[in-house]
Amino acid sequence: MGIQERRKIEKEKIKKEIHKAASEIIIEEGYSKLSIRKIASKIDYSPSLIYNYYENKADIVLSIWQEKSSKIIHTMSNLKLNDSNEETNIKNLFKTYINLILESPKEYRAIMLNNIDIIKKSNFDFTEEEKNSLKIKETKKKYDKYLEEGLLRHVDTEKYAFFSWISINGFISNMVLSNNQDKEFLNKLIDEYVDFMIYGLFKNN
Amino acid sequence: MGIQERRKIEKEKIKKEIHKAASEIIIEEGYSKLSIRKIASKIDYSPSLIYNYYENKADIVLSIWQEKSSKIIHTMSNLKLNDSNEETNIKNLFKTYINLILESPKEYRAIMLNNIDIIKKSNFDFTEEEKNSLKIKETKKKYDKYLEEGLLRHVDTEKYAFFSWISINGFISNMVLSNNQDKEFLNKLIDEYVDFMIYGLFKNN
Amino acid sequence: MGIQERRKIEKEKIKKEIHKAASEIIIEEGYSKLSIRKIASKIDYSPSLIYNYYENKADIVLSIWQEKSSKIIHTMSNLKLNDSNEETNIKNLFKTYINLILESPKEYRAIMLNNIDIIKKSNFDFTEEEKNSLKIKETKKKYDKYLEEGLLRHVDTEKYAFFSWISINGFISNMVLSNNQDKEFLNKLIDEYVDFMIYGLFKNN
Amino acid sequence: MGIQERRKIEKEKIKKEIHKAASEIIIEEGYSKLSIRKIASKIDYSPSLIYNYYENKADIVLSIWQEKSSKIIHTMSNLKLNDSNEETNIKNLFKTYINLILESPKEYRAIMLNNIDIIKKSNFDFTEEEKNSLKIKETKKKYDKYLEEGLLRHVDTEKYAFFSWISINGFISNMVLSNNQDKEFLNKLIDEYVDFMIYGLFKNN
DNA sequence: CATGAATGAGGATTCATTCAT
DNA sequence: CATGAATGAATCCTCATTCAT
Repeated sequence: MGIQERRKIEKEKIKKEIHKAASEIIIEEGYSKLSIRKIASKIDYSPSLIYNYYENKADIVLSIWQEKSSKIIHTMSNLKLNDSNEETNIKNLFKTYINLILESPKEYRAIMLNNIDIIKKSNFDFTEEEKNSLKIKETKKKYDKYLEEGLLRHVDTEKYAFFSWISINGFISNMVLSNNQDKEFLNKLIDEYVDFMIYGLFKNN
Repeated sequence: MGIQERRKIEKEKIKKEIHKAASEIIIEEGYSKLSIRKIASKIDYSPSLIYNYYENKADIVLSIWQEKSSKIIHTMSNLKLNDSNEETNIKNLFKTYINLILESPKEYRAIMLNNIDIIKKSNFDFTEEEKNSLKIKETKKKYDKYLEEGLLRHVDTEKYAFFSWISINGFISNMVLSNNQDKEFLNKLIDEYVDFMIYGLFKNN
Repeated sequence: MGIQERRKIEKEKIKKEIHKAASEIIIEEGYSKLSIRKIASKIDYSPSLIYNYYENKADIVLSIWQEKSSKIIHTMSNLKLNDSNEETNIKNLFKTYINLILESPKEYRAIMLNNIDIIKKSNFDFTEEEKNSLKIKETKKKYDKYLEEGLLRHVDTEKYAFFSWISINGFISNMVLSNNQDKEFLNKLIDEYVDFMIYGLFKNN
Repeated sequence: MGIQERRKIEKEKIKKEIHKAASEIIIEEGYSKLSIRKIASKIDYSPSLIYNYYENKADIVLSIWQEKSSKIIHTMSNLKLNDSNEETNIKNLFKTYINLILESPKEYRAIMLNNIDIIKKSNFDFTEEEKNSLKIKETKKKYDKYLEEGLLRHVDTEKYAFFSWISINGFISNMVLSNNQDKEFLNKLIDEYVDFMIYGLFKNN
């Protein structure tokens, strides 16, 4: 390992420390309390050091959001839905997503609530790109397949995929903001909500 | 018109200017960017003037929210649902609410996204009180009635009322954020969304 | 009574209201909390009214101080010291003064502590004029008389008059700042202090 | 001298500049006029700089007082009173204290007159804790010893220790406020005052 | 690479005061 | 006579950021 490589690794390490500290502050105290000073003091470096690793504060927040997003994208992309019952499969898809977000509700909430300019384009907030977002397209494909297989009552699959997701977002928003800590109750609620949302779609109900 | 009356009107006028300026800042830049200085500079007065009209910053924000919510409350309270088909009635209830909010989507968006402490008590945000909110209770009552009348499939009416509203909020959030201006398209989407959401509930579908 | 006279009386009345309100605020909340607005709201007039009766804030404070001073001067001037024992007489002189000040310790304290420019010249704080102040001269006269009468051990009466008063002031300062509310204890302490201070002066001790 | 050391010295220098500027403002204009802006403008730096050296305004004031009081405490603690005449010893104790304070009368005056919350705990102001202060206790001990040795007329030693110090404070206050610059005259006055105060206490007078 | 020094802009309030009405 | 409107200066403090070292 050359010296340059070692330096790169070292650099990456500090970058991650900054990232982590910032993330923790957001979770624990909220985005509005995030400050460069606070990050610096948390990692025991001077505030100015941070500017060697990130352009500015927004850059840090963006990186937090991107990490979050990419994890969600990755998990969702690699999700295996193998149940023989397709209704179960699609419900699991939604539940997986909901659970992913609710793993770190405070972070999501903090970012969601702060209208941060730099994050607006992301795939996971409810912006105008929503309709064209990957997750909607994927869901539409599934609905199309179910339709073909005669499982679904006749609907506009694209629209219903879209509706499904924005409803899910409504549920998530509410859960995130209500800050309910009771895991068991929450899981039951998730199940019931997905049932509620999907009920009318499948023929055999 | 006496001098006192004229003064009162003048006072009201400036109060409204402040209100409007603050509202615009919230809409355009987000709540976190709202400052007394900014309001003052927008209305071309000194910052201290504002304190002649409002107690403090919170007071301004509260007044914005109250204006908004009182209109919604009033309209919803006086809503007449006379259709012979109860499914239509409940759909109209949701549609009315959606339309009310989408009248000033940016304002709603700004306030919705900011979870402002002072506004927490209100009946129309989606905080933890959501489940106990007036509109959910009212909807539960309707669902109960439909259930009695044999119109509804057997569900937990309270839970479904709650789910209905958080789904609606998901839809509204998306509409608000997507900023779609095409009224006709929007109305069709609203119809379809409410159909989607309500479909599974009623027996005869 | 002419209209002008009535006006004058009315004017005087409001002036006194302002004076009283200001005094109360100083006593209850301290000089640093005194503000024109607070005075105005206490007397249920607008702040600007006050400027019809007093030049400015300093003017009000000055008038409070002057009232206090003139009362002290008046009482001290008219004090009758008739006891057959001259030591008792001089002690009563000191005690009267101490009690006068301690009647409104908070007011005294507030003014004493605030280094108010306008009051600096007064006869009753411990400024450079102290040595030439009326009360010292009077006390010297008494000491001279006692000396003549053979009651006093041989001292520089002027200096001892001066010393007496600055000691008294030390005592008062301490009492005022210590804010002791126990009247009985306080009276005993005053007695004892004056004893302590005077003890060495008189021959027969 | 390493770079770190030089930096430290530089830092200390500015800290002292701030300290000094604040002290001067307090002396010249009074504590109530002390402001961060004023300090900053006096040392030709921006107000925010000050927060790199002191936590806040209170921190500055505290440091001024601590510097002052620690010197006094140190000198008084190490004072050797070896005279064969105990009356002389106790007089010297008082005189030393008086002289220490009168070394920087304006600063003492400013602080003394302002009863600053942050300073309340100190041993050298004349607040309610006065009676329990170290110097009073020490003086009581001395008086007790003199009493045992048959030097003192019979008195309540605690009370007289207390009275002694508040009288001394009265004297100091007066000297400080009168701003007399004539050292020789002042020294004579100090002698005479302590004589005056102590005279009645000792038996052989 | 890391940092300490420094700043300027901005945050909410408070207040005495003036002035036209 | 009384006041409401308006202001400008002041308060402490926080922060992101730059720059020389």
